Amino acid sequence: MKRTRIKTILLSEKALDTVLIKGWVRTRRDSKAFSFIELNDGSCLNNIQVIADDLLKNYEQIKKLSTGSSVCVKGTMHESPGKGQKWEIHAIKIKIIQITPDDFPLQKKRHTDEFLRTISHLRPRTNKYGAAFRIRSKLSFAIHKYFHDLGFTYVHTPIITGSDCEGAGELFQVTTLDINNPPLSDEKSDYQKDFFGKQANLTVSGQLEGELFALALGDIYTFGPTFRSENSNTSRHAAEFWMVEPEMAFCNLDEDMDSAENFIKFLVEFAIKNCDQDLELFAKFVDKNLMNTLETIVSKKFIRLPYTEAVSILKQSGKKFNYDVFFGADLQTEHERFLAEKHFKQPVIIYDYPKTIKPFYMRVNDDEKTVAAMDVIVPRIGEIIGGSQREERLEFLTHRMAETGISKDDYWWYLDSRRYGSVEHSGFGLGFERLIMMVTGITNIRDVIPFPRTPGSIEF
RNA sequence: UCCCCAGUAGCUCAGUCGGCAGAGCAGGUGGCUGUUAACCACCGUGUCCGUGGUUCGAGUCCGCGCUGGGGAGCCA
Repeated sequence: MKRTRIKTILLSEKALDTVLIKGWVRTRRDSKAFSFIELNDGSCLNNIQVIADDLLKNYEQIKKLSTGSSVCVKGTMHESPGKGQKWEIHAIKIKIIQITPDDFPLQKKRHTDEFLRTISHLRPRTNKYGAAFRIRSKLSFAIHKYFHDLGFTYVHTPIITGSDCEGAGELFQVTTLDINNPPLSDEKSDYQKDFFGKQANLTVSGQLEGELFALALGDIYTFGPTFRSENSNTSRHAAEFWMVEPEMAFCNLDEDMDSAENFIKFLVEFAIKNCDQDLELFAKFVDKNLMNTLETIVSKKFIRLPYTEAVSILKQSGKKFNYDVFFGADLQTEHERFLAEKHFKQPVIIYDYPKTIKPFYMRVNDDEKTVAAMDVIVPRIGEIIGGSQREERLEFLTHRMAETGISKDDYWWYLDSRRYGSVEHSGFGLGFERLIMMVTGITNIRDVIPFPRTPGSIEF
């Protein structure tokens, strides 16, 4: 007999025939002549209540079922006379797969996120983390659905790269050389003897390769892991995280901002429609204001704010900031939070940044002072998307590379794309974990990724 | 990397002025009960993060270190 998922049972309109369910015991309560077992199999947030009668031949063993134990139950489905659930299972036979000893760290009470992080291998068995990771999965699917329905092509850009990609962050080196005894050339490691014949790193962004494919297939996106070895110790940074990077040919900054806004709105709406139960948990226990925030994101048009106007709003706010605001200064977290959380109280897209604070590939505007860059700032999370129209003019691009000290020789292939049929194009990057944080209200990035990698921490 | 805070039972935390180490939950035993964070009674639980110092005496005060958290920088 095939097992039925608990989700299927809980959602069914009428009682199914005899069912077989398998799962883990969340809690057990004994009554006079029977025992209530709350069983969860991860298919949904809710447990199913199993009634185990003392006539079952292994009832003495059943009474020893502790939180975390695994069982297989054959039983019949009945409307529950008790409060709190529609259906329950009257067990005909309970096969105990394994009884969990009492040192099982998860108890039927609330644990702190910090403690659960030390047992990342077990935390998906809790309500909150089960819900978070089901939402993560749903939103991954939503990303593919969004782009697929719009006719985008999914591109797998390389994980291992040979170029210090745009200096977007500190790099993890990939090597097969013996670090204790590397082959030397002029007293330095001889990378010609390394696996690829030159120094290699984990990718910090698939953008440059993504551009090459956009300039062939039109609209493309990447969705994969990204690695940065920055010594960042914050609730918003991880050394390994997932990023979505669409890239669109024949697309200018305005259209880029439109697609970023539509994209976020679609994802949030998708979560509201498809993660109702799991989302409810977060609205109830994690962030009481969550549904309001999400509704605002879906319904209100994002504010579009040129950088220079952002600067004057901040100057005129009369608020004292730790960092000075002036044209040419990068906006600090406190500035972004003020704009999104206090001033506008909704998502804001800031665009046309000074070129001095942005990378070489962003398109220089006619004023020659700013570039066609845009950041989407959302309340509580801060920057969730960073994007730009790309510099498609070869002379401007090579000029900017020289200015910012990027080697033309290393990027000959990137420059080729501006030499042969160059067209205007744009794209952006969305931090997937930050999206999950925004949608769930979870405040630490370590709690939205199954096994977080941060400085000094790579257990599991 | 910088600033701030914390580390005490399996978990969450209290511990006053430096003077015998505490509670709730979890666990065990018994009872009661179509229960649902079940309930009631009883029982056990310690490298007080490590290290050096001050002191008659340190969980408590001081130095150094480790780990965790919050904030900042860097960014997604």
